[in-house]
Amino acid sequence: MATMTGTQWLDDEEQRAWRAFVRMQGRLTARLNRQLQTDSGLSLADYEVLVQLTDTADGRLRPFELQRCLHWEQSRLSHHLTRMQRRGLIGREECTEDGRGAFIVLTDAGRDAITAAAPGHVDTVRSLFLDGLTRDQIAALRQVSEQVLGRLDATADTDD
Amino acid sequence: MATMTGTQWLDDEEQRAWRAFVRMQGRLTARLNRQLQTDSGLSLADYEVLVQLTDTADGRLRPFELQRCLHWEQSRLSHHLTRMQRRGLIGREECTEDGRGAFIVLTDAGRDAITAAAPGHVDTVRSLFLDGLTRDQIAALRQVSEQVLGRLDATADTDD
DNA sequence: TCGGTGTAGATGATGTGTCATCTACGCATC
DNA sequence: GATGCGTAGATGACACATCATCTACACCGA
Repeated sequence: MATMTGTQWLDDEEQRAWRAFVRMQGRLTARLNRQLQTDSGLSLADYEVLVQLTDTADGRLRPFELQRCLHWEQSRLSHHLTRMQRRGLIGREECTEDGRGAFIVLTDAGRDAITAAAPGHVDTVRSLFLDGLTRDQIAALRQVSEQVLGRLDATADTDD
Repeated sequence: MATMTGTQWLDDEEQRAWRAFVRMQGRLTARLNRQLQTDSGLSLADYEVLVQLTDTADGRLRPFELQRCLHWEQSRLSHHLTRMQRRGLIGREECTEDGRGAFIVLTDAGRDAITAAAPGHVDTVRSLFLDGLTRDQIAALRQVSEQVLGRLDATADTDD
């Protein structure tokens, strides 16, 4: 990523946009995290794992499937699942089709936890984020996000 | 934040926009972090601290000033500065005007580190983010970010 | 059936973020 | 000048993220 020809620095508008975005993003996720943590004892990461499991018909997923849809590092996922299992939010079951793997299953406690957490979380997303934006702004944001996601996919080496 | 009257769930467009934004944001910062780390041995957090110090005339700031402009938790800042000092990126000097405080000063090593890191970082911000967007999209993003920042400020209790 | 390569997943070390708590100084008021 | 409150900052414990590495099984071709 080194520039032989000299880096093109950000102009004023780019600078302002980029810095506003970075700060907004960081503070927003910090707030969402705090709300979830204090009101439900879940982290944003826990929440996302539970959402994926809830969206699956039988509440069972292979870790590598979770990895693909969350785009997490494998090791992060593994550690996180260990912690979630220790807290009783998920369980592990043997996978008979593939001796290497396992199934991650949503426990009753896990289902209860996300059911309890969801309303407050969605309310917070609305009040801190969506409620301040027009439909057009929301549509524009989606387009920007998807374009950037496309670039991230296009330039992904191995990971991510 | 609990809803007595029932939560208004996200409609399809809101859902798509929000999820795209969250995923984009997480993956983007992960990539930026990795680029900085592998190419310069700095984290994004290190980089931001160093930027603030570099933008100051004498390269000296009180911790609480850093806290105000970074919007970090006090404890996070304190721990981070300790680690950065251990690595020689910053130093601490006594503050004669206020016996409680200290000055954080940019060391030569710190200045070298950010000077070396900046071009690659800016290139990455461009290639993963700005280059994929039109001027209009960048302007729209800035407006959205600033509006949300306003909401975050308006609803901040103590912290953040 | 043996060896090689690829894939699923776990683990230990280390850096990072948050919470609760603690110390010490500044400052006002009695 | 003692009391009390507010602010500046550090610290220990713990959850989280990343990297390097390791095990075990799958699968394929000789």
